[in-house]
Amino acid sequence: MKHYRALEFARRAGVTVRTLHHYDRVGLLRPAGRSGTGYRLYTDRDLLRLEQILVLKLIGLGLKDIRALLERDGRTELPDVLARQQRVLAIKREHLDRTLRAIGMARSALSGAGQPDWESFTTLIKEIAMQNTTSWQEQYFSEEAQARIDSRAHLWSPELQQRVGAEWSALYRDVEAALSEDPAGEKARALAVRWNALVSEFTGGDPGIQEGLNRMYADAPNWPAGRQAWAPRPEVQDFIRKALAAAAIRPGGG
Amino acid sequence: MKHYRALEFARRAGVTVRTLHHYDRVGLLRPAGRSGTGYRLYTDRDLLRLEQILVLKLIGLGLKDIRALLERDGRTELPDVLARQQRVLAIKREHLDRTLRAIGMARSALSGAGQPDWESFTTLIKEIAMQNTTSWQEQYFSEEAQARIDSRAHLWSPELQQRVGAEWSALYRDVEAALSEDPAGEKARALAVRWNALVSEFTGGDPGIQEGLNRMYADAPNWPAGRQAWAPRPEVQDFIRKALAAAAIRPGGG
DNA sequence: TCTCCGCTCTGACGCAGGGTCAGAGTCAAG
DNA sequence: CTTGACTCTGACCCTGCGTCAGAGCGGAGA
Repeated sequence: MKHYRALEFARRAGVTVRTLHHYDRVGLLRPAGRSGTGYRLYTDRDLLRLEQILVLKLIGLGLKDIRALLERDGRTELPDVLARQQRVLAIKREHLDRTLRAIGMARSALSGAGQPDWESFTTLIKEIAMQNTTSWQEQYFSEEAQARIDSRAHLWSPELQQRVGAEWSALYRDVEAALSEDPAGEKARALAVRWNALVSEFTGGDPGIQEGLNRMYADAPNWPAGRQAWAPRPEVQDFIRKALAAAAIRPGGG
Repeated sequence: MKHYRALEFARRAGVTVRTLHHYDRVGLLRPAGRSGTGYRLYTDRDLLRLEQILVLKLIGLGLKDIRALLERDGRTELPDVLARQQRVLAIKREHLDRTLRAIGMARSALSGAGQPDWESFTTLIKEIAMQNTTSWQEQYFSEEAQARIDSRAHLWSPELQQRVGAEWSALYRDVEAALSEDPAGEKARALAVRWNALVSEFTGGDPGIQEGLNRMYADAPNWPAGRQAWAPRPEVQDFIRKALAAAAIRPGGG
């Protein structure tokens, strides 16, 4: 049986020598033997065991649990262990998802409002990250529409989210600046077209989603505190509704 | 200005007194003052700051970074910070997703194969969790089909995944046991119906996805090593194809 | 006034999973 | 024999607190 010394063995397994020391110390992986001068000597069987360890670590188990599992050669327990880890990780992912959505919304809100103020930022993040993110808006959408929104969710990469958020901010600013213009004029028409394009980015052209959006934005004054940063000013909403009507485009929320 | 002592202040913010001590020590949140006898005295301004701290911690920043950010009153840096955190968290979520998928597949594989052996388990998890999970199967599906698969991905909760995996295992066993029967017989028809139901669970009835599945399972011998545990035995595939044909159901992969 | 309970302080150790020295010994090639 | 690449052990460091331990305060009841 060929023996490997620490560095070679570590490189084979893709870990550091320090890791081997650590695993030895905690009794997770003791080398097959020692040389006369105290050098650790590993074999291929050790490599197999180390690979098992690393895989179990990969799926999020702690070293202690791994040790216990391997010591009992826990092949029969493996299914249960996997089930538990799956639940644990699923919960983690939900947290992560919420946090990511919160950051996305915060970025959009920030990119619009020149100097960000901490207060609205904290309330926004807290509201979104702590609790149910999407549930409050479910009241506005039919079940099928909500399902179609969910199925489009994976399309919203952080980059796209950011780009669209920035475009919304720019559009809001431009509309603000055009409030004194004629809602049926040429400038207003251009704004309405941009508006409609951005709305379509979210609806994907789905009329059910569009309808829900309309309901939702009509109810903007009643949104939870954390979302008020997203509510467009009534003047803006009025203007764009008129502009959309004049341009013969069905109105979209915003 | 009203003053709070440690416990009351901590309760207001939803943290422990120890946390306050810690934040004081690392210079993240020093109380507005001290009583004559050394008691920490916090004010409402401290509460605001603590809320900012907690929100920044929520999105994954370290205490050191938070301190630096708040010390410079980094309102202007906030957008950059958020962008960075978003990327960091997005990467984390990808890891998590891969790991969850890997666990799901491992559970299914395990629930079929009586005594699990470590070797196929480790190769499976490594293959899936370390690298591109879905890319190898993209070759079998058209772009639209792949897009529809992605859009159905959110439907696959861990629970559903597990249930369907278990049903597949049971079905495989039953088919194995029925290999000597007539593929056109009544028993075979029942199996074909079950098979088709499970396939539909994945395809959602989409013929494009179905077509890709057929291509994919026809190529099973060429799947990467980590997926071989998923390949049905040729006899099983043969039997079920005949049974599906006899039952006048279009064949589904598996 | 004494006592008692509940609060507060500081200091110190522990946790997971190693990273990163420091100081000393070993191995093999030139 | 030297030199450079490894190896060993022991020890401290990191994060973000939890968890004592020992000692001091503050206010209410007896």
